[in-house]
Amino acid sequence: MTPLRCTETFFSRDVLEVAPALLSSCLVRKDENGLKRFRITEVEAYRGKEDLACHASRGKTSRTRVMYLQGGYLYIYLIYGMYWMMNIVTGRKDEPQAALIRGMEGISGPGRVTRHLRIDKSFSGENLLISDRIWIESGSAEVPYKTTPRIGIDYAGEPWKSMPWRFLAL
DNA sequence: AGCAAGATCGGT
DNA sequence: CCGATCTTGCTG
Repeated sequence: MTPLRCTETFFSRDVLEVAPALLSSCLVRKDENGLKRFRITEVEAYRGKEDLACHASRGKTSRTRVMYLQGGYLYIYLIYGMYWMMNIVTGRKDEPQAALIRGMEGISGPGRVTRHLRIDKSFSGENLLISDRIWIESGSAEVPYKTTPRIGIDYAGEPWKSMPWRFLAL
């Protein structure tokens, strides 16, 4: 079966459905050096304005504007002055959610993922349904996974810092 | 206009 | 464990 680019139907579901589905998907990056596919191995879900770990909990700003779009766009931001974080927007319009890509085959850590793929601010708002430089391809089979609390968000307090919204392929 | 904080990483 | 490094969002 040939790999197929994920469509709006895939991304517009709730982030808690899309996050594990991403673990059986591939991230495809095309640049002047050619096309490469990476199996996604680790993802975290950030879910709506209620979720105090989600940037949308502080309302819509110029940075988080893209998270309010329907699923299928990239939300990219800089953290600690030097690392780009790559998120896949999920859910319906005005339902701000995103899945942070924390690891791919052979690469662990969200900062390392974007450094390896050469992803920066210019990718924020990129439409994964039509982009010719980055997209997601669905996998054939479901992949077994485990969940843990999310990393680096203790400031969000309970219950958010304990929600098992980090998904790791086994 | 100034400032504090941050979904991390690499070196001690 | 700590420093790097700079955008963002909030305050004044």
